[in-house]
Amino acid sequence: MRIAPRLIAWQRVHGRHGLPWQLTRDPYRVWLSEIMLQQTQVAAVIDYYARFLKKFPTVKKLAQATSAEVMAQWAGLGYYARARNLHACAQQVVNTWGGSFPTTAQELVTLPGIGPSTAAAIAAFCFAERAAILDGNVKRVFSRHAGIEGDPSLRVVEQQLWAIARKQLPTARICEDDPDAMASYTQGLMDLGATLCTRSRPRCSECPIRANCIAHKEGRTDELPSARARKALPERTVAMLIAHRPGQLLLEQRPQTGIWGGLWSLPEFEPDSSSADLCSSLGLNAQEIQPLTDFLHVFTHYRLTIRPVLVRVSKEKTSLKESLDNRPALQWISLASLDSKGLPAPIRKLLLGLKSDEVLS
DNA sequence: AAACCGGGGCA
DNA sequence: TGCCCAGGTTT
Repeated sequence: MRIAPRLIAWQRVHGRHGLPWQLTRDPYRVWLSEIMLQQTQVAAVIDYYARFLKKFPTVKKLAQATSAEVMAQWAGLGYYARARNLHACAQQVVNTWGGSFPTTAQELVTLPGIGPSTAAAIAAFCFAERAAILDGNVKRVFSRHAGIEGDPSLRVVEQQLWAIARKQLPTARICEDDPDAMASYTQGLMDLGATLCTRSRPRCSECPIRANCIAHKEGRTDELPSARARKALPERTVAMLIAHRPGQLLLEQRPQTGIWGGLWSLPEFEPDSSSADLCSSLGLNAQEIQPLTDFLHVFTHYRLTIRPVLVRVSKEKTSLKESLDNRPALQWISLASLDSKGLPAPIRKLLLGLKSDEVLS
């Protein structure tokens, strides 16, 4: 069942109107709004859009600006890589397209920062091209309407959705009769996804295409689109040296950048390397080496297995300095001052366990 | 804290 | 060509 006629009619009555970028068919302005809207909600974009256009009224002005000027206008919007693409795109429009945006999706998609969906949106709004968009909102609309199972980010599923998006375009006949059909249809898809066919609590009772919506018919709007398969977190294993001598523990300050930047932690080493070799390379007089049970910590981006190796070091003063040209951040720390050091939470927890087991003294 | 996101970049 | 992710915000 075709949705285009109902969607077009619905958009004209219930869709969003009067937004600054809807009052023009200037591809520069439409392009700018599409890029900004990729990452930010309409309400936040409005002010940036106005300020940006005031500063850079034409694509030529934007192309001539310095990156610093562009970044300054973009500051606060986030996703700064896209501001760089924006600038590069403007320069490319000036340098290779004579200052006018190309007029087909096929050509638009060759510009930096413009992918298939954005290219189609610009072509549809500005040039009434029968080009299909497929952004996140539209994926949700079609997944539900056509009852498409599977994670929409999967190749096969996405291909199905693109096929549906093309199939549902207003017919050539409709577009001939109504020059605004593509603009209304494209805007309608976006508006439907943004205002009614929302991820949670969709307002199906107001939806113009609910009659043929499979998810609605089967009461499965909260199951479609299928949730992205939770990617198993990458796994890393590190060995950590718990070198102690009476009242003291050997810690190492981490580099300022990266995980636990600047915090004090246990010295790390390769999980498969020999603890005895490591101790001698550090000039530690190891009295006893005892591997402990693995300790798991889950980060946002990966699972870290810590393989602690407990090393009792003899009382006698051992000098770290000579062996430590490559690890200058190593330092003996008194157990009493541990609490005042910035220790990563999992390390603190690990050490606390040892303390309560009276392994450390 | 977890879900989500178009396009770029890279194998 | 196909997959992954950086870099953010929203729920």
